[in-house]
Amino acid sequence: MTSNAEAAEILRTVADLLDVLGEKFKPEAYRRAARSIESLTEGLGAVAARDELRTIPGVGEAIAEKLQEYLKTGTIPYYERLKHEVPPGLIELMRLPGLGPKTARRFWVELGIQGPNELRDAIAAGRLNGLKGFGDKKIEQIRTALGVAAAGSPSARRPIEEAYPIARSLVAGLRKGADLDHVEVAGSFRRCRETVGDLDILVTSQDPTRVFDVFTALPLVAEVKMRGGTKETVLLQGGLQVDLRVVKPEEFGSALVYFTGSKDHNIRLRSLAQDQGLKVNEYGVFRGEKRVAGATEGDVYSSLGLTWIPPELREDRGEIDEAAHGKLPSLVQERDLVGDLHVHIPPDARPDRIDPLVADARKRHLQYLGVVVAGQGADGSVWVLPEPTRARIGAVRDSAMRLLRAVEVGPGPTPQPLASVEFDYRIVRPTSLVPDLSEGAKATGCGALVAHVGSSAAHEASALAPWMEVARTLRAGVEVGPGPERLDSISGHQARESGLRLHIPTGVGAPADDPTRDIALGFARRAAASGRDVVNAQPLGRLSIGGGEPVRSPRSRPSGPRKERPGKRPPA
DNA sequence: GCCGTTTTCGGCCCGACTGTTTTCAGTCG
Repeated sequence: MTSNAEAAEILRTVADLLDVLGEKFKPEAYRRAARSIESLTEGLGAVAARDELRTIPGVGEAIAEKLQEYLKTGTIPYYERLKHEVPPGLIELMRLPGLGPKTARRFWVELGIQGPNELRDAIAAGRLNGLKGFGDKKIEQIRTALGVAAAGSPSARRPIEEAYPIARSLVAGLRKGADLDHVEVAGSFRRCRETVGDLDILVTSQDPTRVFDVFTALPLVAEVKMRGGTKETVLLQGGLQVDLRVVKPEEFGSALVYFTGSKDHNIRLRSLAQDQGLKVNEYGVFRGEKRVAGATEGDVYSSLGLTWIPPELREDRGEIDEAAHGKLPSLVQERDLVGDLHVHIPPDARPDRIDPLVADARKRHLQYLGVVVAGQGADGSVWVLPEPTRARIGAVRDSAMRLLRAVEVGPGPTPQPLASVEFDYRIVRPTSLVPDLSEGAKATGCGALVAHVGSSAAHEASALAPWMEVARTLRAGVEVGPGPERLDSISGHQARESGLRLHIPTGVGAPADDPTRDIALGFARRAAASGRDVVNAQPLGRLSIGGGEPVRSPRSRPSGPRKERPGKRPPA
């Protein structure tokens, strides 16, 4: 079984091996290709089948050939050969913090060291003492790194929903303690990647020292790793690393561009600037000595002849060309969301639970709300909201708000105990490994609107394909957002490319600081979704549930059936 | 190894910080 993630990992290891061997530019070329492959929205096999491997950024003749080998055999002969040339322990060494390929290579060549254990022994035996470039501090730093590595590496990337409350708390703490003009969390957090490796916080202030002091004193901060004139790096309780940078107001835009990234986006911006005789760095855009932009992101992009690029798109997937030609998609925004078709309340909720929900929805300017009134748990057990609660949902008559009733079931026929429950549409929750479409939607005559797709293996196109097929057949929207039962942005991209629409949870009924809505919006935007691509950005009259008639709001006139895009009809 | 409205060879993003240095190499993001 081959996968994009595995292919990328092999290429990355090839890069490391070449690094240790002292190669100059090849390693970066392999890493570039690895990053591209990781951010593909489909399987390598599919790209190869179309003979389009070389259209992947950073993949040329040589790497394309190696990828073919990988797809055929599961490995790459060149990689196997390199592994025999370099002791495997060296890769571990160069991945230790503070060590790199140069140092690992020196240990190997000058001291015959082949891995962490031998390095530990060498330090204990004093063999590093007197080695050029290794003072006491350096040796101590290496000793620490070795100790941390032995204790396991806690610093893996973590899901963005874990980072959200942390980021909010840090920003609030900074604002409270220091006199700041701007604060922004940049990095992959701002691009709304599914996972973040660290947090990059950017502030403007006249008094960096004061900012660092305040920051260091925050309760979440466990340890200061590094502190310079403009930059401080800390470790939080729990091991998350945070970089805090203080810049001048006139530099804020360029710094924000620079630290929001991604790396490949930045590299492309810089080379674009070079072509125009300009230089871009975190301090601004310069023509010679003269600063031509820097205060805002808009200035920076426009000085390069580009329209402003939303952070979620800054991955070097063609967005810079699109910005140059004014062809960036118009991404879905918070204000586009006019409804929510997937709202849960507890299975034993009483009728008085409904009105506050409606009030909250109205506050968020929603026009309709789909409440799940009955469903199947993950274990197959069936639940139904108490009758008075269902009655209350049916009874709410509000000129500005329409309530809909959903049942949440598997892709097969509706289970018997739910057959008598009145509902408006189904939410399909995949309950078995392979969906059975033989009966599916037609069994009830009422199709589904929202597919509830588990994404544990979502990065693998092949694992997701059957569920996409279910959604296509049911003409269902698929839900994006954080958590294991929703699609991440890459899968959302796949969904969109197969003509499916997305559903974005709005967090209605959830606490105000619940990040689900923001993250889901971010994922949809990363998938380049516009309002048209989002089910719950459609007004009620345009909503067709289960491929049937549009839903009519109580006071609105009936509208015609929604026009289908060609080629998107479900199989007969 | 990749890549090109200055191309098929000759470049390859750029600056902060650290630790070792009397001017810089390595690492990191």
